[in-house]
Amino acid sequence: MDRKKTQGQRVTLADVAKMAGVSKQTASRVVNDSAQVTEETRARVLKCIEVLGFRPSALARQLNSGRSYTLGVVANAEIGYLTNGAAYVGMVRQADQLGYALLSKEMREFSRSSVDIMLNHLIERHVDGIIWAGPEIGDSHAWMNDYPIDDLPMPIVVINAHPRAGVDTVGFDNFLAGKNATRHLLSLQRRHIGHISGPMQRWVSQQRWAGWRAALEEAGLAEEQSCYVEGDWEVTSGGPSLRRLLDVCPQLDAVFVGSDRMALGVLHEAHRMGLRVPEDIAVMGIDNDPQSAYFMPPLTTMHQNTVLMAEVALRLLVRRISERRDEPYPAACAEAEATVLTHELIARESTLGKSTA
Amino acid sequence: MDRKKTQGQRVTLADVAKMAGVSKQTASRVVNDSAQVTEETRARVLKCIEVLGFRPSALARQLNSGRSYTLGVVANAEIGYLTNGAAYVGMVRQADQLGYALLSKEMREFSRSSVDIMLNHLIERHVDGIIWAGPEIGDSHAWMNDYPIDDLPMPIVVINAHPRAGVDTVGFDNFLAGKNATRHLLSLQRRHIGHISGPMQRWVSQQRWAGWRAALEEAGLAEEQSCYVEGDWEVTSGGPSLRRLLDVCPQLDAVFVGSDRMALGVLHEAHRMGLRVPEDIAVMGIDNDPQSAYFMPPLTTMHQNTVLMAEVALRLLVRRISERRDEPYPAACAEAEATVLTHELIARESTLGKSTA
DNA sequence: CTGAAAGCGCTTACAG
DNA sequence: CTGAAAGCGCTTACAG
Repeated sequence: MDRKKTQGQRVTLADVAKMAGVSKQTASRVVNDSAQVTEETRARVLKCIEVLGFRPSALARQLNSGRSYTLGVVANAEIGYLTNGAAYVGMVRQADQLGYALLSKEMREFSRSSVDIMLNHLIERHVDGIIWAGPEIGDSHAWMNDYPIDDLPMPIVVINAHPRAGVDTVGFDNFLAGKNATRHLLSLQRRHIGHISGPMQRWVSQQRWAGWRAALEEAGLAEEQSCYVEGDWEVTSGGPSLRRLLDVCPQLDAVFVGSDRMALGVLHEAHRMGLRVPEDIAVMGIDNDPQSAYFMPPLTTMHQNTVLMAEVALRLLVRRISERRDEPYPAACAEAEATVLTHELIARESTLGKSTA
Repeated sequence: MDRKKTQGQRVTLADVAKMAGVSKQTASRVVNDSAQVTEETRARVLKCIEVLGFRPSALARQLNSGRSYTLGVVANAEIGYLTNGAAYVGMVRQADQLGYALLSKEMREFSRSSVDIMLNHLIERHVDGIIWAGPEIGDSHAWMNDYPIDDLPMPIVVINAHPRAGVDTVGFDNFLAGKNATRHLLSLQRRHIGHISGPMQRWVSQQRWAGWRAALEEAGLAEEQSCYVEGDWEVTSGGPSLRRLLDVCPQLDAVFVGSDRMALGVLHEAHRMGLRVPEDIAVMGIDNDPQSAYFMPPLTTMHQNTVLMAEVALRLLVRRISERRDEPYPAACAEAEATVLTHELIARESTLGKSTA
């Protein structure tokens, strides 16, 4: 199939045209399946394309069409972000289905100048749209409030961040997730329910924490709101956090942990301390990692479908792209916008005990 | 800073030139920090760039230079591939440092035509180089044997695959990893050492399996080579695999499990069956997931630094790109090529018992 | 059905 | 130090 070019020189449309004895745009028409070509000419051109091993240059094409069919993804690539990169997989897959490629960029710092650099990068590369998937840490997303986002040459969709006027966001209601998690523990007659949060500069952590507080308040247990320590979302911080929590709150009989990974550390430490789960202390996490069902005991947790979130965000973005250009968007993108996705309680032995195993 | 263009029209170099009253290539010189410009002119042009909010088009630039500063990554984005996507993070990061962006593509099928489609995609998009990170499944990589890889317009580096003549590969010696894992169990006086492999169409699984067999043979225990079942690398297959293994091999006193995830399933099932780990059965995995240290008991495993693998592969690729163009390559890429990376035994309670805890 | 012209936004020689 | 010309590889109107 592929004919080698001695010099690694690119085979161009002009080469094909010359060989086929037609003009460039006739060749172009064949490449683009335009109807206006004799079957005979078409066949000849196709033959030349094959013989020469011609591949159209997306670059040149993009330069004319003003469209790159590339989406930029800005992420803070911390290990384990968005549940083991599953969300990223969802994006790649959905992008592929919609005919787009993904350009990955990492951001490690969130100053205004870093944001500018990142946006410039993506604009220079003519991405058709942007998925902003960096976690909201401190005021990392503050620039969106005053930056003229609408003046960007392309639409942008933000993942799992504080909703902002004029910004498309897709994510979960982490407040409600935290609240429902705590309600589950309350429903099991626990009354001293502590919380180990993720890093508190993070919006997601704050939301879950606030949900926990709200549930306690709702149950008339506001005084328990002091049963709280901050972790870092990693498995290593689970054990130490549990110990600190027991210092603060010796009567602890349940704990809502801000991630399944930390919950594993908690289970491990509880075991070492001789605490029985759930008899002495009920433990629940949030994430529903695939492994959580195999912890000892299996972990009760809140499931958030991050893959779906990624797909929804991507479809919304592609839809916005089409809208800006007054083009019809793909049917797949016409689905209702679910900008706030729902979670699901996965109840297992770490709160229910063996009876239901 | 950024001046809005009413129509979303791109600000071009021509706009800047006109406003500054200079020619396009003088403006170009300023943008590219070329020396040959009066300080005065430079200042004027820079002012116009800022006022107009000009951003150079990477597309147009690439079209001339024949260089896109983009690397294609072909992956089979299965969940958990390359330990939680950590390898991908390594690539993004290293690419960024070397001034490249990453274009992600997923491959789910490995027929020759799929390969062609993928390569064409990447060639069309003018990537400067390719990281082939799809797992080697069956004959998924067979095309590399006869395909004129050298005739591709860009270099390619293959990750964790069977070495092939004329192909740059970066990966681990999984045979040796399997062998050393088994040796560890042998050193603990275990004599009935079973193996639960990953999917056997996969080259990596085959290698680890072969390493296990070699170690048994070396110890004069070739008859134990029947103590083997095939898993699928996921946590769900650990328990069922252990049961099947005990059917085949009732005297089992140790098991080398092909992934930490499956090992978790094994620990869970052993616990349910009343088997003590490691007294009744020693368990070891391979991967060294961050969580493995917190399993009950903590899991002995083989560590493979997939992040390093990704970085090494990327640097090698960038080096090859430079070599093809007879350009000096970045200092970072001059490091010795470590195409076969080493693993490390992480010994924990699941084989050693409590004494060392 | 097919082609000559102009242009996408920039850069690389070549002049001055 | 600066500019007019040609070109990267393709496409979009406009003619015929």
